[in-house]
Amino acid sequence: MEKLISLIKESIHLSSEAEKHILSIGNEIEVKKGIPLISQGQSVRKTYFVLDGCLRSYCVDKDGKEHTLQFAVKNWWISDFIAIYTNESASLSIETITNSKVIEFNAKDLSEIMTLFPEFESFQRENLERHIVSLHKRILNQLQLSASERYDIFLSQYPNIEKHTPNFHIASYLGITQQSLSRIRIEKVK
Amino acid sequence: MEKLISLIKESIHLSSEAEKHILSIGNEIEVKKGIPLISQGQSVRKTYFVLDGCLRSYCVDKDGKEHTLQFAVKNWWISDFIAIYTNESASLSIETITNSKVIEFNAKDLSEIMTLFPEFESFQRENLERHIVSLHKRILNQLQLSASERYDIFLSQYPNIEKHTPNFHIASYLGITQQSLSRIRIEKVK
DNA sequence: TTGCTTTCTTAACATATGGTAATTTTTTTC
DNA sequence: GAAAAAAATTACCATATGTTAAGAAAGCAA
Repeated sequence: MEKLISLIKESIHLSSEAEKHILSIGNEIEVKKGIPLISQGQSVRKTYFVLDGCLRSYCVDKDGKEHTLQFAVKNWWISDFIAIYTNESASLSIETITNSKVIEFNAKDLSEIMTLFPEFESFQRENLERHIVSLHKRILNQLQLSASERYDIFLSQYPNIEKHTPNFHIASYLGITQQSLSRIRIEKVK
Repeated sequence: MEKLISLIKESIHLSSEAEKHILSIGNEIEVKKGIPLISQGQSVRKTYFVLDGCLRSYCVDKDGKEHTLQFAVKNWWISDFIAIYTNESASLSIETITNSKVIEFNAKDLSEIMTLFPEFESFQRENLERHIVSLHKRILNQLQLSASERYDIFLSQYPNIEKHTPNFHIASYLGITQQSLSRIRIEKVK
């Protein structure tokens, strides 16, 4: 939990009451590989901060195919932000890909922080802005790059992730089938 | 400009000093169709609020192909948010698609508002959250839908926009060629 | 280790979309 | 309104990626 506190301190001044408050609303938990934390359709409102390990958020379409929206590794936040920001029920599922250690927050507690300790606004704003930048870049990549080029960028953005993450999850993030990814990987070796 | 003020007032209480300040940093301008406002590579830092008309942001890839990241119509904000939030030079271009009326802001002035009038933080946070939701939805659409389905959604999200917007811009937003979009449109008629 | 399950690869074929280029239609300009 | 420019359509062929199915490899559990 100290990890998160120190991350916040890099961005804003944190009073000791504010720090105490965060510690009181965050719940540090260890989760084994392959455990669902949020399931599509539910109305749970949790947000997770990753201390260790790897999680992903994904949706399942009408044909039962999975599409990975986000991978989260150390020091990243993950949740169903569509559900949280629109107050709808979960359109995504979230699960651990490896054994992980996360801090679990109620999204409501997190947004109340901003009322209780307004200095958090600018910390949160930085997070949201970074998030938007990464989403814009991902969309631009999807528009202009081939699957093979997107895979290269994926590998550079998430070094080491492929050691623990099944290829079919990576494929579902890139927007291709695992068979296509397999072909691409073989091409690279040559 | 009153339009923007009343929009802000829907979200937060706006003191008269704050209102005066906004009026002083915003510059209402009319721009004819097809005029570039920001060009890829430049270091200009403007953000536009659309009062009337339609604009788009796009990038040009190494083969000279254009890829539309965003369309902005009445009451939307548009800029090169990658450049603004990362302090890099513009990776996007922005141009008017129709004759438009916009309010031009220096991005720096906009972010200073938050320091001068902290009540703006929550207004801005709502904007950023909505933005993230729409980007997440767009990525999910791109991952799981066919070009034809994405076109249907586009038409429902931007009703009337196709009256003024060339199809090849819509195609470049959907991630397909204008020839493919033409085929899709013909299929629909049947 | 052995067997079971999951993941990855491979192959043959199908399909959506891209590339090029010519033609038609629409819009703009004078 | 006529000429010029821009956009949309159409056609033919190319290619990337999808589909289905089978087998190989790797990971997990007893």
